[in-house]
Amino acid sequence: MLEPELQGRTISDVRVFREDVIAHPRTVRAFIQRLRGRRDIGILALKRRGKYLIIELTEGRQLIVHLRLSGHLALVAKGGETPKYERVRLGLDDGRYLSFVEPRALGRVYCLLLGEKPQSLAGMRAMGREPIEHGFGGGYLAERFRGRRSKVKAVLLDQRVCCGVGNIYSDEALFRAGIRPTRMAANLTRFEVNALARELRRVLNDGIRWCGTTMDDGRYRRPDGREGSFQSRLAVFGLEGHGCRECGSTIRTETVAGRTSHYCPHCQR
DNA sequence: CTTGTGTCCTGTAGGC
DNA sequence: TGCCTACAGGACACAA
Repeated sequence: MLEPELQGRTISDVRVFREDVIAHPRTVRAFIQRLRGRRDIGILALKRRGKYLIIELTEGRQLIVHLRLSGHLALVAKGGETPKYERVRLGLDDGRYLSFVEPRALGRVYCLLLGEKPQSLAGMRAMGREPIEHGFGGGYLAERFRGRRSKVKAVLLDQRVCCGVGNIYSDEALFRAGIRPTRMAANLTRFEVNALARELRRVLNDGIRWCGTTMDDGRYRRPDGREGSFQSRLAVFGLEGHGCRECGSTIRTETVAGRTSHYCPHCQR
């Protein structure tokens, strides 16, 4: 849990090692100024919206982090080893620092002033419902699927439909719901949509319970450096050529919406 | 409006 | 052994 570690701390130092991960404001100088004002900026709380992590700061400011595919946050002890691929560092008043580690440098960091709504975060404001929030269900999903002319996998990856679901969790939810990723979203029965809504919720809750997915080639880490453990509970993702754990059929892949999609040809129809 | 495609980035894996 | 290419992933700009 990162929040109890950060809550009540103030920011004593900001370093940017890679300029292009700062998405807002436009310059690194302005970004640092927002976090190192005349008075020390304090950390109030941590929140999440879809795939964005929101660090609530004093003076109504927000530090927003998107890890994209290979990023993670590391909380480094005083005198601890500097992480490889460190892009941004937030020094804390207790001598520790929060490090934004992102090997592929695709992740982004934003610092917003009170009430600011930059164009570069339009995607965040247009986000759909959270599958794990109260009120998300087959009714909502069916409404969002209506009139869509895309495959269900493509629609699930659209953050405006439901947020926080990426390639791994969409494949896993589709497997659990028994639906092939190539099915047209608008052609799913209400029974199937209900099952999909339920399994999206379950998969995300399981992902949270098992602290995320650290793949062999991936670098995702928890803030204390430990790996997630959901990868050992995956049913189809990354398992092309393996036997399905339910029926033994060989797991297949197919490119849908530009993404490799994994499915069991027997369990999913 | 919707939908599909290319781009960003870099470590890793696989081919020759 | 070493070079080269393809690939992975999420968001977004852009084209159709």
